[in-house]
Amino acid sequence: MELRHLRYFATVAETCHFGRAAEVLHVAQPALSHAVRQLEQELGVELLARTTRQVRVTPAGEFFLAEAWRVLDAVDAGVHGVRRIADGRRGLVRIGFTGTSAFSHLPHLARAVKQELPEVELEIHADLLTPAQCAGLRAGTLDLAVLRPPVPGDGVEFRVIEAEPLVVAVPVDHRLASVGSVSVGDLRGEPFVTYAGKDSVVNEAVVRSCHSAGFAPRREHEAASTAVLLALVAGGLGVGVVPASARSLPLPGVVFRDLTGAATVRLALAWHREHASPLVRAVLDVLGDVFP
Amino acid sequence: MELRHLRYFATVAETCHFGRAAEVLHVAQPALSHAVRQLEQELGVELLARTTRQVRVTPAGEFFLAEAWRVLDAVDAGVHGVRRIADGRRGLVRIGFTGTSAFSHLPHLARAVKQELPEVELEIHADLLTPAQCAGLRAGTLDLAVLRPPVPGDGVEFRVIEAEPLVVAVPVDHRLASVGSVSVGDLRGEPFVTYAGKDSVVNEAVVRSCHSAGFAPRREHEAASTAVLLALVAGGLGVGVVPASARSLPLPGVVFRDLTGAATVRLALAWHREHASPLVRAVLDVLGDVFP
DNA sequence: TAAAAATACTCCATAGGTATTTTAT
DNA sequence: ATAAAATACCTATGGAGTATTTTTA
Repeated sequence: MELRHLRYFATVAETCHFGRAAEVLHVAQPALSHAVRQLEQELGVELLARTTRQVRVTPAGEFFLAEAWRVLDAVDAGVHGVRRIADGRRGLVRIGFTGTSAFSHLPHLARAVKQELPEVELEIHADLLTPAQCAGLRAGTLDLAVLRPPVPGDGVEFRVIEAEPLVVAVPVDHRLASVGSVSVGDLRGEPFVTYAGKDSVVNEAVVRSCHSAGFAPRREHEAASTAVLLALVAGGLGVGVVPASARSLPLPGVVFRDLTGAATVRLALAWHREHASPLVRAVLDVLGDVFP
Repeated sequence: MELRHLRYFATVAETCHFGRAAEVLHVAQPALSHAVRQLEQELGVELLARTTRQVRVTPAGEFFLAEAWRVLDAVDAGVHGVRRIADGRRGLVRIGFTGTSAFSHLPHLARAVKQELPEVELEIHADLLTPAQCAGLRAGTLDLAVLRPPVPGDGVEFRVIEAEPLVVAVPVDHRLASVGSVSVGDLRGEPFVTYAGKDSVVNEAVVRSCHSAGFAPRREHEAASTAVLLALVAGGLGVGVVPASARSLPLPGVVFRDLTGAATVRLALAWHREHASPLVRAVLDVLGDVFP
């Protein structure tokens, strides 16, 4: 049995007329007679009760007609679906977010994708560090990443979407919580809560800013995520210098202050050249409008 | 696109190996390569990413594989379903019941069919008179009928399944409601509530019984169904002589009494010779065991 | 270098066409 | 008498086979 048999049978059954069905299908009438008879023989069931003057659909034929349409519709759905997947209008995109960027950028990003590519599903991997995200892009477990450049140059490409200033987070009862304006120099001697790992881009910017102000920061505690870092600040274990987007994560006991004289850290949208499917390209196009 | 393409693609995608898939399908390997490529060209989508050393299913291919199985499974289901319909193991059977027989016989009948032919659906048409049922059988709007013979001899065949005595229904406060035993003669002079129409088989039996007892019944009111007839009896408008199976329809205010000297009326299972499909035959076989 | 997919080419099975017959209204 | 399905027969497309080449792990 082939789809041809189903298409032919369905058309004849709908019209109850071999001649007209043949016209619709652009084949000759004997071809139809032959194909339908072939189908009936394979099934061992009479689907159409026909005299030379009229064609009736048998009860079995009625059932099989419904099944035939189910099959033909499923084929159509499959064809359209697979084409939408192939041209990037449908599918699953796994996006990684570094540190605080999930809180500040995910909402706009998700909304834009939902709007422009309603059939695209997003899988969010939040709170990953930049190196882990690069590894994910390379391994193919991530399709896109919001991270902080630079990145190792092995196939990972990126586009800077924002340069955000660093701000300082202090406990509410800290002396800097209420003074007029805070500069990096004011942090001299303070215990610092920093991100874990020495390849943190934010850490590096913090150290660089302090050196410019003429001192080296005292790293007292380390946190693997911004949420934990801020919790330690709230606990009074030190001050934290974090990207401004951390303000999207308000925490009782923590006050954010602008920090004059600090470096800025860039945020970028990254992907892997090899694994950039049409779907990833489509999402990148949409995000190009969100983050011009 | 033909089912062949789906079968071939599905097998290759499952095994990720053209050679082994070819063995499974009992075709040569180049035939597979050709068919899959044909499918991909028609879709305009790469379903399998292949080097000469390994075959991977693309994301689009993954989706289409699922759709292909849906289609192939739907085809299988259609084939099996239509065969079950053709050999009478599945389908819709419309059964008519005359007067009271629905209440007394339908439960056993439905239970037996459900047990032996679980895929057969019953459509019950209750409270039809025998002539209406014969008309239904002839017109093809009924497949089976539980009715009271005789029937006109134009293709309708039947098998007697029961000969039931007539009983008398009287109001609770009636003089006959509590005497030892009631005979037809005791009904002399009583107003009768009868079935409507003059070709009612029960009516005929009642009149015959009264004549044997030496009087003609006084028909005071007529009812189109047993339920209505009994309601009139309950209302004190007269006595009703009905088949014993009417006892399955208890009604407050009505008392049933055995009736000595009355005729019996037969109940039969009827069908039309022309419209007796394998399905109807199968149901008849089952009911042959229920009503031997 | 060897396993496996693609390519080249051939053949015949069969889908589909034309002409004609059969049949029921 | 006629419309419409079935039958008979023919043609040619293309599905599938064999032999060979190409490719990459």
